[in-house]
Amino acid sequence: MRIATWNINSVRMRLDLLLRLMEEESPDVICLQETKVVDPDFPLGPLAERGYVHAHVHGMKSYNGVAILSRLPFESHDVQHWCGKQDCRHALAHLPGGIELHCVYIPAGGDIPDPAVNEKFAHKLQFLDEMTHWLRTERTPDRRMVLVGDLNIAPLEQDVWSHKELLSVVSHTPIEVEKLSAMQDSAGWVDAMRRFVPPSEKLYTWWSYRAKDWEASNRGRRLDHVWVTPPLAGALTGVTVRRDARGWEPKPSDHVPVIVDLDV
DNA sequence: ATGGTAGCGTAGCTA
Repeated sequence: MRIATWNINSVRMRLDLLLRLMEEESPDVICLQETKVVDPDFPLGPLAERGYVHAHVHGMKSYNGVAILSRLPFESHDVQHWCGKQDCRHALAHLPGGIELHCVYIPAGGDIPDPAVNEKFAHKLQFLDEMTHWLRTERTPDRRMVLVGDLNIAPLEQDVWSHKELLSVVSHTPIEVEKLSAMQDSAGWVDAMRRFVPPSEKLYTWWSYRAKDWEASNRGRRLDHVWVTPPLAGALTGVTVRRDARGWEPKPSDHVPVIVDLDV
């Protein structure tokens, strides 16, 4: 089973690039974040034409939005809400083989890494706490689960272009890394990407739009993740980061697709 | 020293 995850930054703006990803990688399931569209306007037709006839879309006007597109049928699907908001950041689906798939978009958290003065950062930390508590109480590590998405945190030193310079930059602060680690512990999650790329090696999934030349400066961060629970860890056969997609014409997303293969 | 780009939707928010 091949699962892709991508923060597409508007599914309507980048429909052609989504079709390209489908053609080139042929994933069974695609999880999207930042679809930025209400459900009735989601472009389901062209996706169904390519075999992705099962779609679980969960979007809102202008912001956020997640979707699970699949060639495989869902046994069921659902959404989760966090921090008392209905802001379309978490969808899940039950895939064949008893696999529960979570598609997650964690809040970016604004610019100032202080919850006392920045309510967006406070929201991010609370989101992490609530989701961690839910996973710990409602799920157990013996379940077959996959969690993917834009978690907006780069936890390891080699997940950012400069560990030192980013220690006080939202996405790589110690408090965020600590809370992401607690979430990872909540259901025994395994970091699938780092099963195939050693932690000593740089690995990024996002490069800012604001760089003059993203490729030359290469100031990236690993904000997008693939986690699996222990029963699926042995089934992992590979992970692909489509770095080249950062340069896709005519208009790339600032995130690139991550693809995981499972022998199930 | 603090701007730089992108999307939505048509001003300003969010990333």
